[in-house]
Amino acid sequence: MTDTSIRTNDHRVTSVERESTDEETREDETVCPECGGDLVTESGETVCEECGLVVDEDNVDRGPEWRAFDSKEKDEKSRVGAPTTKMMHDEGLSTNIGWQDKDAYGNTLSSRQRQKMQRLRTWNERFRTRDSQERNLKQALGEIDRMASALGLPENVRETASVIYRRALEEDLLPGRSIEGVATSSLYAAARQAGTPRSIDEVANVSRIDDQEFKRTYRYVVRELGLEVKPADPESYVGRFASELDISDEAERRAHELLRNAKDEGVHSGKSPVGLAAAAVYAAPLLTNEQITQREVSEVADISEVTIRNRYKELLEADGTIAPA
DNA sequence: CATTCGTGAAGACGAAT
DNA sequence: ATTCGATTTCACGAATG
Repeated sequence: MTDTSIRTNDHRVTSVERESTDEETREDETVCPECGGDLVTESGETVCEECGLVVDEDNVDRGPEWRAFDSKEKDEKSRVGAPTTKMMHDEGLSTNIGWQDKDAYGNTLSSRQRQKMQRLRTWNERFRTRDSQERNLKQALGEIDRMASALGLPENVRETASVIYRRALEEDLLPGRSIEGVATSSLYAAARQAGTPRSIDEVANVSRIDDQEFKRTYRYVVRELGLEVKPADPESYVGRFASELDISDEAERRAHELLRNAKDEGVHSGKSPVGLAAAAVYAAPLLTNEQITQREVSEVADISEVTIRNRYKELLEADGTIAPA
């Protein structure tokens, strides 16, 4: 966009105070059927110079007119406003002012007008960056809300997440990262800080970005913001797994015990907390003579059976109590 | 037959040159 | 940016009930 007009998102182009106002706009020279005045074609309309009669509006609104098949499409294809694009940080909704000191027709501007344009550019830039940040924030918060409810996370977690996101925004962490990624990371971090963690996989599933980018962005955000996120406590997963598997309260209690003992023995170090929790949820029912398979647990915890095997043996060992002989 | 258990190769992650 | 060590996962087969 190196042309020199002030261009708004749709197709109207407003020329900036031309110095010479005659001649060259008149292309389709005919006579007005109404008053006999000269006709001028401009911006797709043929208008009578005398009486203002619009003779031909051929080009008006070549904007989108498609059928929308669902509400998402409706948003994208609506005729109100131009289609937005994800390619630009503000989705193409802001105003751009060209850098050359020419008007819309390529004529050079007078020095007074050059100064005027300069001021316009300055202010436009200020507004553009400010409200692009706000738009950014708005979108991110919407995403956080969506994901939080998909994950069944309480209100306070969402608030923490938005605080984290705001900080990321202030620290200029966004350039080069996707909004979605940072939003997802904020939510994940918030959930852990609030003691209601969700696993990486769970979060990634409701997010629009893939695992790998999510993890990368998350590490980046944590490092840059110096967030203190302690390793998740395996016990915080137990309740959820237990209820999904319908195991007895007694068994659930044993699972917590197993994890506490394991913690004292320092069995975890670099082990996946989810894995530990899954192992405990598998091991506990065995101690209370309940029927449960490794496969069931691995399904709900999203942990491989192998890992459950390895962990639950360690758990029983650390516990000192002996497995069912 | 289903479930559990063990193994080795392969991938992913964090830390450190 | 690469390399290393530990962990997890996958695929398989064997043992157990």
